[in-house]
Amino acid sequence: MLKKERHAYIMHEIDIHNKVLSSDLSLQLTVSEDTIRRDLQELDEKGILTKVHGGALSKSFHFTLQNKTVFSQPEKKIIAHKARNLIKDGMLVLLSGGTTIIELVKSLPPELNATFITVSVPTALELLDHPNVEVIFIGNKLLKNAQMSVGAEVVQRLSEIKCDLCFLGTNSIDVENGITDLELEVIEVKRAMIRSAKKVVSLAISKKINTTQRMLVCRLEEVDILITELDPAHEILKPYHSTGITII
Amino acid sequence: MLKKERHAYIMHEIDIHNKVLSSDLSLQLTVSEDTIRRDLQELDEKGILTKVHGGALSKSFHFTLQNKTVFSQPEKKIIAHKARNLIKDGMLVLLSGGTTIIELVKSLPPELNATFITVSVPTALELLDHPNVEVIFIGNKLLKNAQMSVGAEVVQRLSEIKCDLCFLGTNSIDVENGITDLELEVIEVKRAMIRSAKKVVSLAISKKINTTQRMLVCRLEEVDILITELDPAHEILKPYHSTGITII
DNA sequence: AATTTATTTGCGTATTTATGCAGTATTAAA
DNA sequence: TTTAATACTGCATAAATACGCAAATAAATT
Repeated sequence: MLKKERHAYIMHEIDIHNKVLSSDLSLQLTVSEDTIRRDLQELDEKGILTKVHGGALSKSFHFTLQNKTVFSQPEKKIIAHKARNLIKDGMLVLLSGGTTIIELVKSLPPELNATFITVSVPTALELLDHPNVEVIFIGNKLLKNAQMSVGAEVVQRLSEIKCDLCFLGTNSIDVENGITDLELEVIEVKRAMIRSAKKVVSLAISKKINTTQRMLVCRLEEVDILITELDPAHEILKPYHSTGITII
Repeated sequence: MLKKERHAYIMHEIDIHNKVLSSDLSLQLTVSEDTIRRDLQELDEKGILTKVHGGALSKSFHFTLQNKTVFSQPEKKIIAHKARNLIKDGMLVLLSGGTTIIELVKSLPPELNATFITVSVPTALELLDHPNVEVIFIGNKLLKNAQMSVGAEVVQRLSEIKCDLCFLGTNSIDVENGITDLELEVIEVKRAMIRSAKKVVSLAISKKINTTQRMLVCRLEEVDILITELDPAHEILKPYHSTGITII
């Protein structure tokens, strides 16, 4: 087997599993671990995977580690500032959870006089700090990880509402696959949120652009506005323009 | 599992819960606590989390810890410890808001397997940190000061429930006037909570004993158990014994 | 085709890294 | 204060890696 073939095989494995072990590959490809190590080193130098002790990880995996851990992200502040201009006095606004949304809430002007609906406990808590806004929490069973209400009851409630705006903190967005997420229960609620809003706004830091997770929240066509910390004319956003979405 | 994978997992947990325990991680990842400690140390050196005794905290939500530690007065700890013994596995427990209740939640043993219903946002958030409890939030319009749901909707919901226990954080309690409070909207909800519980437990630090506020929540007869930080035989509590209430 | 040249691979060995364990010290809670 | 949980130290072990070198393979040249 040629080196290039091995490399292709390794990258394929990385794409599927997000990681490879040198020992596994050595067996699967019947070459010595030394060879594998050298392969991984080359692929790392090419920048298409991340070599670690014992094997290698997908770059996208590596991103998970970095992006989620960065302290007080300035990107999120930028997004928040762009987003808050969409909110006007008297509006009924639906908010999801997530740190970007929290940042948005923090950046709301104190004199703003609007009503917010949310299913996220931390978002609600943050909203309560604002003197002039009304806060409505749609409750039910709370999901531990996501710290938000989930379940049929929530979906039902949401269906009885028609909001002006819905802001979605977005984990993964992609031209092809739309907005995707991991947990079914969260997705059910997010979909209900989208249905009950006149305009849907996706907030996504650029690292989440062109990433995909297991399960579909909605197609891009269902999103009206996409907000990132980048200039709307940025290279990476070009494919999104053609979908008819407004990019801020 | 590769070290980086562990690190990613840990950071993911941190993002979700704002804190991790070494002991939990050790079990979840099936490595020794030593390894976890070394992991946390590395991540701390990277500056992406804060290592503390027993685990680690998120950098971004560091203030959460401050709040949590600052507010915990020793009296409330004592009350919390007395109260938690009333809660058994499988129970359905109703919780109000307030720092004493928060303290109770914090002192719950991690292995406790019960369902909690609350209308208080901070209480809900605290409950979400417990691995084995189910949390149900009864939502509606949120009241700013009290950080809890209020309104007819909440009262209606509560009326559909029958809980084993109801813990009330108490602002004022008095032999003559019973439990009293300030805000009408809060009182409406508290009354509904009392109605839907088999046993009502009032948690009150001794400063609040023999004080009265404007509006009645309930008469003493409706309360089954009173918990203070004092010895039940304490002088100040004597008049309460004759009302038939159990004092712990 | 034969030979040279360059590249790739495997192996032995020394080194580094990762992890767990035991004993002791320290810290936080009861 | 006492007790239990957690942290630190040093050490042992196993796995992973780096390195040099020689054999094997591929590519290029004559």
